[in-house]
Amino acid sequence: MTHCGREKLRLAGLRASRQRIALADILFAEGDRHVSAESLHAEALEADVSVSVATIYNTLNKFVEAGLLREIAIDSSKRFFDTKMSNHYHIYFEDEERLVDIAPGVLEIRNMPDAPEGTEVIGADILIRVRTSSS
Amino acid sequence: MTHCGREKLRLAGLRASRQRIALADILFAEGDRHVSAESLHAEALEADVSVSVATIYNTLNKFVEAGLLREIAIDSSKRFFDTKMSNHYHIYFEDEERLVDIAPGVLEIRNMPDAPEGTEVIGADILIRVRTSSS
DNA sequence: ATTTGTGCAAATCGTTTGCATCTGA
DNA sequence: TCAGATGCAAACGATTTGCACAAAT
Repeated sequence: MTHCGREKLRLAGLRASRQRIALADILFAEGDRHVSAESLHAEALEADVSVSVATIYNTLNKFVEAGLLREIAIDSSKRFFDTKMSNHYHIYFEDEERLVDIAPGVLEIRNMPDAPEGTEVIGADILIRVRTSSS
Repeated sequence: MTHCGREKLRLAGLRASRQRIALADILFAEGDRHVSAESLHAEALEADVSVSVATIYNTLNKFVEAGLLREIAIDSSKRFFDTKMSNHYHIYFEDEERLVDIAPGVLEIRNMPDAPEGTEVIGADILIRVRTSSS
């Protein structure tokens, strides 16, 4: 694992605590990732980094706020955090509860309506849901 | 208010209880609607239909299952149920927590990738998030 | 008569918060 | 030094569930 965590935090202007460095290392070492709070917590424990669930949530929220992560809502009881910040869309495998990037540039939105008067677009989410075909 | 509830239920093969009829009447009387469990409960009480929250949820879930409603996840603590079942997309006003349909046929997805081998697409959600522009 | 829905309250799940204690700058 | 991060457990809000009762077929 590379150790880019400290650097990431510095650039984002976040204080570099032991836990944050460890979590950032896990998140940003291996390219684009989709984690849930739960899976990140499990990974941290596995890597012998002792972190509480509260800190996982606080950290993920801070990272989103700081522009290091984006949040992706699947449904009311499932969400992911995505380390890829550039514009892209997702495909979700219902059976496996797995989220995958769609290659950037493939899927494309046409005729995006203008943001209504006095508003600005802060995000355009596309989620293609698939499941194992029954046929 | 028209009273199409009973008919809707019959078509969907759901038993027509008093509460379900009332909720279906509320939901399907006035064209396309976006409700939350909470707002629907409030509306029901206002219309002097006594329903428990549990029944609201049970009913909404049954309706989704039966193809009368679709669920739209905004984030981990906000979701709506949409009475419009035909293919269409949404714009979400963060400030007001309000969801609005995008006129069908306007926004269009290009180059939708094929569903991966052995899977079928069960939904394609597009959500444009806007907020009051700060400038 | 039998199956299915309902209400209530308690349980559950994911997430957030208060507070005392640590720790990085 | 001291603002800010952590851990813990308790609080929280949204949703689900168990069970006794009521209503629909």
